[in-house]
Amino acid sequence: MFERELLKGSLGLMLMALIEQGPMYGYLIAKEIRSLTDDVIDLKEGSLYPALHRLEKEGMIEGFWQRREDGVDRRYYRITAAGQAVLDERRAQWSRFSAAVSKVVSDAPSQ
Amino acid sequence: MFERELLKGSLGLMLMALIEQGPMYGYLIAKEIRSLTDDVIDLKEGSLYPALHRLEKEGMIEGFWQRREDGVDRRYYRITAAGQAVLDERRAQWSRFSAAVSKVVSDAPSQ
DNA sequence: AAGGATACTTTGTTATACAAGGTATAGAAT
DNA sequence: ATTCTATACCTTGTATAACAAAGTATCCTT
Repeated sequence: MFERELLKGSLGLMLMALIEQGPMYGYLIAKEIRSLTDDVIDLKEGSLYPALHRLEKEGMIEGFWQRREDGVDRRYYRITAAGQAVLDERRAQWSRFSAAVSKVVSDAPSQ
Repeated sequence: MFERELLKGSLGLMLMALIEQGPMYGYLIAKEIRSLTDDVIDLKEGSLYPALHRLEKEGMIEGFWQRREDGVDRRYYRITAAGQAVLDERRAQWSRFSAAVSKVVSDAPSQ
């Protein structure tokens, strides 16, 4: 699967970009990404939760448990100051990178 | 390094897109990519040659040796029919994928 | 009673970019 | 003469990260 490899390197960026907009929890993030991308990106749990733990361990986001009325616990995440700085950087990097790939790949051989 | 992970999944696509334009050899491909992307993507030999071998083994490209006047051998690659079909597919996939990431990442929270 | 949605977790597998080493030639600079 | 840079290819070992697959638990619908 090519998509699997394409995702590498951009998943953390997407998670941080969503969390930047306000506290979110994993399951909702996955639904948001599916919805925003019309199912082009369908994040699996085995990718999502380890990625969130990774970002938390790196200090990019911080998590906190919140209990719903029915007693179910959700782990919400918000972005940290350090995470915000890295996010800005990575966002710019993604722009450069995707533009670069598109240029190499684009169908304009001669001229 | 984030770039390392970003590259995963799009390197094969870039190589095939360049080879599509006419027979090319590894060293030239690396120079082309650096030049086209203003050094944003600087392909390492340890990535380049294994990737070419992989594509050849998969039947996407085929290589042939060509000797220069000075006796130096170069391995040129051209795209195969199967490779062309996969390239078209991957090119479309890259468009979908990069647009999807950009949408999730883009700085338009509300509205 | 069974199935699906919600919500989080973990273990093991796989793919691949790259660091670092190697071989070899040619021309320019010191 | 020797060193350095560019050209041109190759290989081994390592690290990373997405994912499959399994698990736990609750709630609601059929």
